[in-house]
Amino acid sequence: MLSANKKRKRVIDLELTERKRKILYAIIRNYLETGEPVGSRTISKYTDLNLSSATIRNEMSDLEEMGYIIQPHTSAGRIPSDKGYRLYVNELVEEKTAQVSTMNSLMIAKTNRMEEILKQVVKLLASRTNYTTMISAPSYRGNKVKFIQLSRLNARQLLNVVVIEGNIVKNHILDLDEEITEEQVLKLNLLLNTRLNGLTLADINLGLISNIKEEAGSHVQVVNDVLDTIADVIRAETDENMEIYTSGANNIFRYPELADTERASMLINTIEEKSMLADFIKDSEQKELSGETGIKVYIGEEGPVESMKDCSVVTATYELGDGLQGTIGIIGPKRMDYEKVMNNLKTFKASLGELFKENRVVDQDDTGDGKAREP
Amino acid sequence: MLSANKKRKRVIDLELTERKRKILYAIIRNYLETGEPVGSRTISKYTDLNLSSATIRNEMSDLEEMGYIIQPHTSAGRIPSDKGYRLYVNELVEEKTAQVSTMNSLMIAKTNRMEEILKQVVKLLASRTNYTTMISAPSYRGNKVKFIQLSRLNARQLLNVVVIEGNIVKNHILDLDEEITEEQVLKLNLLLNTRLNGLTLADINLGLISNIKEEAGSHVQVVNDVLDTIADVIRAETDENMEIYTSGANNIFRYPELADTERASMLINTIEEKSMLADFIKDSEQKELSGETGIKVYIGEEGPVESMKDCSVVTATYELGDGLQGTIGIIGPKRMDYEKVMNNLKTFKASLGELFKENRVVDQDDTGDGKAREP
DNA sequence: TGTTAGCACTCCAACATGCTGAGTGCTAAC
DNA sequence: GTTAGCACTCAGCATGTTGGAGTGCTAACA
Repeated sequence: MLSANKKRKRVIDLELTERKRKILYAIIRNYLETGEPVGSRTISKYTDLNLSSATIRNEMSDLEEMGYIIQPHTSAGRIPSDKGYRLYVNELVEEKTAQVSTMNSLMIAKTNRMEEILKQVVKLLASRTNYTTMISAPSYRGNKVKFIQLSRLNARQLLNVVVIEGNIVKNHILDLDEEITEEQVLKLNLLLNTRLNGLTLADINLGLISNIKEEAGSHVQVVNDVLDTIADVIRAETDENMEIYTSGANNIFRYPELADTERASMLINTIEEKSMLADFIKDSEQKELSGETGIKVYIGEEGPVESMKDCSVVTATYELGDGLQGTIGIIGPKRMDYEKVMNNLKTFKASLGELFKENRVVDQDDTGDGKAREP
Repeated sequence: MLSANKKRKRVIDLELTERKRKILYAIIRNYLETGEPVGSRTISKYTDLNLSSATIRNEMSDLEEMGYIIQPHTSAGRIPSDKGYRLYVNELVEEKTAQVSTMNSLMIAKTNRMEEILKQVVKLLASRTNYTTMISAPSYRGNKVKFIQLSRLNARQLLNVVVIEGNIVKNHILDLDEEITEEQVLKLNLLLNTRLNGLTLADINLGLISNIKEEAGSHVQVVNDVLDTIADVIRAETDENMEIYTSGANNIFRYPELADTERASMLINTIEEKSMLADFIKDSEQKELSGETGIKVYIGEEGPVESMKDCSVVTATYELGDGLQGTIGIIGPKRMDYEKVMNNLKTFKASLGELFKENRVVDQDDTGDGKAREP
C-alpha cells in the first residue's frame, strides 16, 4: 500500500527530461527498424549517452509508467505505444519542414488518361515505400458550365455534351420520344448555352430551370437530360462515389504484425472495399479545410476505421489549381518509416500538379478525355 | 524386382471400373467439403456400395497408381490430383447442361455507368460464391465510325467528339497552334464526316489519311487529333489495357491451403496487378473463338499463371450482341464447389445481356456515358 | 477370385519437459 | 544519481512421449 502510494505520487511529478526523450527516441527508432521489442542493453550500447543498462532500465520503467512505451510481456523489451509514436511523429512534423526535397521527375509513362496517371502514381509510391498506397481522384469545387453541345445523330437520337470549367467533359446519348429536326436542335443549343453558360452548379436553381423548360416548349426531355448530365458532375464530386485507387496491398505481408490471416483478411477487405478508405480521405480533407494543413498522420486508433487499428495512415492533400484537389495516403504498420513516408508524400504533393500539367490531363476519369498530345 | 515388374505390368491393364469411379468421386466430394485428406474408413461408411475399408484401401491404392489421387504423406488419407479433378469436372460439364437455372433478376441497383454495373456484378458474384471474382469490361470488335463533331470553344480550342458504332463516345479538347474560325471548323466537320463515317477502324489506311490531310490544308493538326482519338478506341480494345474488375480478394483467406502468408501475398498481388488475370481472360476468349464454347475450367497448373497453380479458375464469356463481349471468372482453391460456381456463371452469363439492356448502358467505362434515363 | 478381418507399421499433431538467452526489477555499493 | 550483481520471468526452441488416424500386407473366408 505504501509502495502504491509512492507510485501514484511519482506519476504526478514525472517529467519527460531530455535524457528520457533521447532514450524513448532510441527505442522507437530501433523498433522501427527491427520490429522486435528493444531491451535496455541494446539502448545502452546504441546511444552516445554513456549509461549502463541498469540506468536505462530505470528510465524505461518511468517511460512505461508515463505511457510512452509498453511491455508486451514480462521480461521482453519495450515497444512504443500510440502515445510514444505520436510524440515522435509530432517532432518529425515540426523539424522536417525545411527538407522539401525537390522532385527528380517522377518516372511515369506519358499518358493522357487521368485514371492511368493515378494508377501509376499509387503504384510508383507503393514500390518506393513498400507500403500500401491510395489516391483519390481530384475533384472539383464550384465550377462553372462552360459549353453545351447538342448534336443530332438521327431523327430520334441526340448526342449531348456538357463541358464544365476545368474542362470536365460529360457526354450522353439521348433517345427521344419524338422526332426532332436539325433546326430545333440549333434552337435548343442556343437556348441552353445562353441560359446556362457561366453559371456555377449552385446557380442553376428551380426558378431558372422551369423558365428554360417553358422556353423549350415540347423539348422538355432534352432540357431534363442536359440538366441531369450537369447534375452527374456534381454527383461525381460527392464523397459517396469518390474514386479511389490503391496499390501494393500485398505489402502488408511484409510486416508480420499485420500478416496473420485474420488481420490480413480484414485489411485486404478494407482496401478492396474503398469506402472505408474514403473515410480517411474525408477526414483528412476536413482537417485540411479547418486550417490544419500539410501532412496528416493517423496512428492506430486515431483513425476513423476500426479494422485499421493496428496500422498507421499518413495522408497529404494535393492541389491542382482551380479548386481541384485530391488526397494521397499511405497505409502501413504503426512502425512505418514515418520520415521516409512523409518525405515521399511531400515530394509527390509538390510534383503532382506539375505532372498533371505536363500530361495536360484535365478531365475526370469517367468522362472521356480532354487531353492534348504532342504536336 | 519381381514386385516392381508386377507393378509395372498392372499399371498397363488398370482400368477405371465403375466402382473405382464411384470411390474416386466419393473421395473428391468429401475433400471438397472438408479440405482434409480422406481415408478409407470414411469412404467405407460414406458410400452406399457396401465395402469394407480394406477393400476401399486396395482400390485407393490402384487409383493412386493411376494418378487420380495423391497421398500427402504416408499414413494420411488421399486427396484428389489435378487429373482427378479434371475427370470430375469433365463429367460435371457434360451432365449438367440441362440445368440452365433461370435468372431470378440480379439484385443490382439501377445505374447507368458501365463501370458501376461491372463492379456490382463481381461483388454480387463474390458474395454468392465466397470466391474471388473478376470480370472484364465488354469490348467491341470491328466497329464503324458513326459521327464526328468538332466544336469551337474559342479561337484556340476545339472540342473533338468521336462516336463509334455501338455508341462508344470518345472526346478530347484540343489546343490549337493557330487560331481558327467558326467557318473553318464547319468545313473540317464536313470533310471529316464525309470521309470517315461508316468506315471500320481497319478501313482507315495511310492513303486515305494523307488524302484527308491534303484537303485539310493548314489544319493537319486537327485531323491528326481526330485520328488519334479514333486510334484511342482501338487501343482501348487491345488486351494491353483490358479493364478488369475484381471483388472478394479476401475470400482466399477462407481456404487454409491458400491463406499462408507467402501464397496469399502472391495471390493478392496477382489479383491486384490484373495483368495476369488478363492472361486468363485472353486464354479463355481464345478458346471461345476456337469453338470450345461455354464454361471453361482451369485446374491448378492448367492455367497460364504460375502464381495461381494452387487455384482453380472457372471462366465464362458473356455476349451483349453486336460483337460486344467480355469474360467473367471465378478464382478459388482447387477444391472449389465447381457445381455451384458453374451454375452461378451460367446464370450470370445468361442474364448479363438482359441486365445491360435494362440499364441501357452502351458506352465504355472511360468514354463518358451514353445512357438513357427514365422518361 | 474377390472380399474381409487383423495386425504391424508410419506419421502427424498435440502435449509435456527441459534448456537457453534475453530481458527485467530490485538491492546494495560506489 | 549511477552502477554491478543477482534472482527471476518468459518466449522460443529442441527433444521426447503419446494417441489417433491411416496405410499396406497377409491370411482366412465365401
